[in-house]
Amino acid sequence: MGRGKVELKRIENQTSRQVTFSKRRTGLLKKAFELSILCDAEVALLIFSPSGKAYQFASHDIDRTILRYKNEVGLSKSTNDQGFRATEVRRFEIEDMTRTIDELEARDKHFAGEDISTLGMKELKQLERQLRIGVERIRSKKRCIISEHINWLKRRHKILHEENIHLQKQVRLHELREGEGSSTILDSDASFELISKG
Amino acid sequence: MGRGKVELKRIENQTSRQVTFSKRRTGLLKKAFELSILCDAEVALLIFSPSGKAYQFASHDIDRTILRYKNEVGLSKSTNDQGFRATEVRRFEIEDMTRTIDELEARDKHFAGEDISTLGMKELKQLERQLRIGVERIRSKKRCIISEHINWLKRRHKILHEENIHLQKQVRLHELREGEGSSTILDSDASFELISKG
DNA sequence: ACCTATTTATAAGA
DNA sequence: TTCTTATAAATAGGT
Repeated sequence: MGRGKVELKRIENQTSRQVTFSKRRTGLLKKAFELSILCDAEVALLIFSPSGKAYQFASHDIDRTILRYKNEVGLSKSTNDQGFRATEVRRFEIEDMTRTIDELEARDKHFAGEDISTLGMKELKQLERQLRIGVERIRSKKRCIISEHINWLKRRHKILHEENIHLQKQVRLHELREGEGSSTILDSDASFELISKG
Repeated sequence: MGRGKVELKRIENQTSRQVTFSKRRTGLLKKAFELSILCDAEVALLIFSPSGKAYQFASHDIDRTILRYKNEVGLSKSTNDQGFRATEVRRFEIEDMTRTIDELEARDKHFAGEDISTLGMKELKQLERQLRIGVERIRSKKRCIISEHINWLKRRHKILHEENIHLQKQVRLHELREGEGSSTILDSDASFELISKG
């Protein structure tokens, strides 16, 4: 229908193909719509252009129509397979994780000295050794933290002490310079306390 | 297109509607096919007659096309809901388990004194206390096992000792009965030592 | 995007 | 359903 007749084969001219796609797509969607109205039919139409763009028409809810179709053909082929496999994979994943969690929980309990009634002498010795190592590492870490804190306090103390000495010197200088008649004398101990508290 | 023009509304005459459905359905399927060939498009068309009969056309694998559409629209609406929700639930389940495993693994490492560089003094103290409790329980269990073993040995020893005494008596009886002239006397201490070592 | 000659689809009737 | 045919609709090729 048009100026010339077209062969039923892929239109090689890219531009022409694109134009035809656009025109016929519109026509197809329109006819799908008309069919659904005139004849009270349930229609779903999916179109993907070669460039990947999607177009669709659905007289009713498209997913319902698709589901209806799937029921018709009996939930058979590839799409389901994909979903089914994915489900299987997830199921294994979950089983695996459950096992891992059980193992970890058992270990945790053993570490806490719970549920050890089934263990033999050998396992108990091994477990005790591990715990001792853990305790030792933690103690070491604690020592490390305490030592760092002490060092920090020492440094801070040293700085404050030096500041203090410096300030005392300044105070003495002021006293010497100003204190001809005035006899206002700052108490050096008081100033030390002030600074070491700040 | 025909002898008369038709209004775009449901054809009320049942027969006429059925005939039109048949004709237009054929036309629609044909046009869908033509579009897919001429323009190299991916097309899927589902039609259900009012009486429930299904017709379809698909240029490629219909399930693939449907899947492609679902990906396009982003797995959104109602049909999917069933499968989608189930998937969601499983996803949460997996996330949850992953979290649990991570936590347990972290605890395990902490118990082993690994990865404790991020912990503060408070956590370290708490951890050490737990480990000490664990160690104490394990030691207690060990003591228990050893004590049971000792008790078992004691019981066994006692039984053997009693057997020994009995046997000695029998030996003496034989000696008295048979040994008029022979003066071979068994050393009771020596026999006791032999048995308790075995 | 619009135009229009021509092809195609199809309504009505048989 | 199928065939026929008048006519409506779609659209190919051009602008």
